[in-house]
Amino acid sequence: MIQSELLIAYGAVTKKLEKGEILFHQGDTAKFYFQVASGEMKMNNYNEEGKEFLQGIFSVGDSFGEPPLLIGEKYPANAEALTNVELLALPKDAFFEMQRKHPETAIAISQRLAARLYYKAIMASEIASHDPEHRLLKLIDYFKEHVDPVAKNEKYYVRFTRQQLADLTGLRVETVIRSIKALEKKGELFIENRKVYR
Amino acid sequence: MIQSELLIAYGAVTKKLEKGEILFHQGDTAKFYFQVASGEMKMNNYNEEGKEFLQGIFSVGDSFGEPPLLIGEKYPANAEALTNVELLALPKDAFFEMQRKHPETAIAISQRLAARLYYKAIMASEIASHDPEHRLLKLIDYFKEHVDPVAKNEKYYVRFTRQQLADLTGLRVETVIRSIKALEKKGELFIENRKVYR
DNA sequence: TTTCGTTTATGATTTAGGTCATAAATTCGA
DNA sequence: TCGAATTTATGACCTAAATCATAAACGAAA
Repeated sequence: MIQSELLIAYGAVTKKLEKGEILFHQGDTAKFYFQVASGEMKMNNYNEEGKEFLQGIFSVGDSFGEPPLLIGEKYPANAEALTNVELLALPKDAFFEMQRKHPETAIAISQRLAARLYYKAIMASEIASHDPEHRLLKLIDYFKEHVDPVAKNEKYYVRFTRQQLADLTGLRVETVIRSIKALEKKGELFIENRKVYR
Repeated sequence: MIQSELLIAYGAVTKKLEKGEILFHQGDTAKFYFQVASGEMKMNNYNEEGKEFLQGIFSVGDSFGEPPLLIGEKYPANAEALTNVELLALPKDAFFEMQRKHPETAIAISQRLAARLYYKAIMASEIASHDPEHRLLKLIDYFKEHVDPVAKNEKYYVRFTRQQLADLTGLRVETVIRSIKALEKKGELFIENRKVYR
C-alpha cells in the first residue's frame, strides 16, 4: 500500500464506482495504478459456460491490476465493484516516475506482488491437485492467517458466501455446501446460523 | 534478471547442484535470493497421493523463490534441479541492501514478480474452469508468446514432456496424451515423431 | 409486512476425467 | 551396445464432482 498523499502528489485522482460497475475488462490495456480507498473490488474471469473464477477480492488499501501495467500486457481478468467503491487512480507514466523517485514505493509494490504470488502459488497447487475439502480449508486458513489475521485460538469468521468460496476454489456451490457440512461434522469448522467459522 | 556482477558485488556466491538435487523444501525459511546462472530448476508441490504440481520451470537468468523472501514466509513449494545447475545465491540482508541502494533492481524484481503473477492468473483461471484441451492450448500459447517467443506464423516447439504438461495443468498424463491427439486432429497443433509443435 | 432476489440446502443422475492395466517406442546411462 | 528407465500410447472401468431439479430460509427494499 502506498500513501494516498504521495499518490495524489504524483497526480492520482479519485474514481468512484457504483456497486456492480465494471472498471476494466479482460483484454483492456492497463493505463493506471489502482488502489482501493473505500469499498471492495473483485477481479474475475468467466469461462465459456459463464462460470466465474475469482482471482481476488480487494479491500481498503489494496492495490490490484499492477502486473499488466508493469509488463505492458493486457489485463488477464475483469475488475468489478463489489460495493460502492472509491479508488485512487495514478496514470502509468506518473506511477513509474514515482517508483524511480521513491524507491520505497518500488519495494512496497514488490511486497504486494510477492504476497499475491504467494497466495496464487498456494491456491494453484490446491486447485490442481487437492480434493474440495482440502481446498476450502487451505483457502480459509490463508485468509485467517494472512488477510484478516485473528489472534491464535480465536474463532475466525469466514466472510465469503458459499458461492464466493466456490468461485475462489474452482468448485460448484453445491459441492462447497456439502464439503463445508462434511468439514463441520469432522470438527474442522463450525456453522452458526449458516455462517461459517474456523 | 539482475546483473551477475552486481549480485557478486553484494556478496552473492555460486551454488552448484547436481541434477535431481533439492535446493529447498516446502516449509523451509527463505534466506537467499536465487538466480539461475546455468541449467534449469523447477518448483513443485506434491499432494498426499504423490501427484506433482509444477509451479514453474526456471532457466538461465530467471530468479525464483522471491515471494517468501520478501514477505517473510516459508516456501510454499520445493525447488529441485532439473539438470546440473549453477545458481547465484545472495543472502537476504544483502539482497535488501542492494534493493535500497540500486532502485533499478527493485524495479527489476517487481517486473519479474509481475510476469510470474500474470502467468499464475492465467493458469489459475484455466485450471479452475476450463477443459483439458483449453488448458493445454492456453499453457502452450503462454510459453509461445511470453517465454520462448517465436516469430509470428513460425512453428513453435513445445519443450515439455506430456508428463510435465500434465503437472503444469493439473491433469494426468493419459489425459494430456489424449487431449493433444484430439487437438492435432482439430488442426490446433502438430505432432512430428512424438514431438509437439504449435 | 409483503415481495423478490439471493443464499443455503438436499436428492437423483450424469459424465468427464481419473484410474488401472498393459505395452511399444524411445532415450539414456553404464 | 545393451539394458533399464522414461515417455508415449490405448483400452476398459470407475468415481468424485458436476449437473439438474426443487425448495426452504433469509435479507433487503419497497
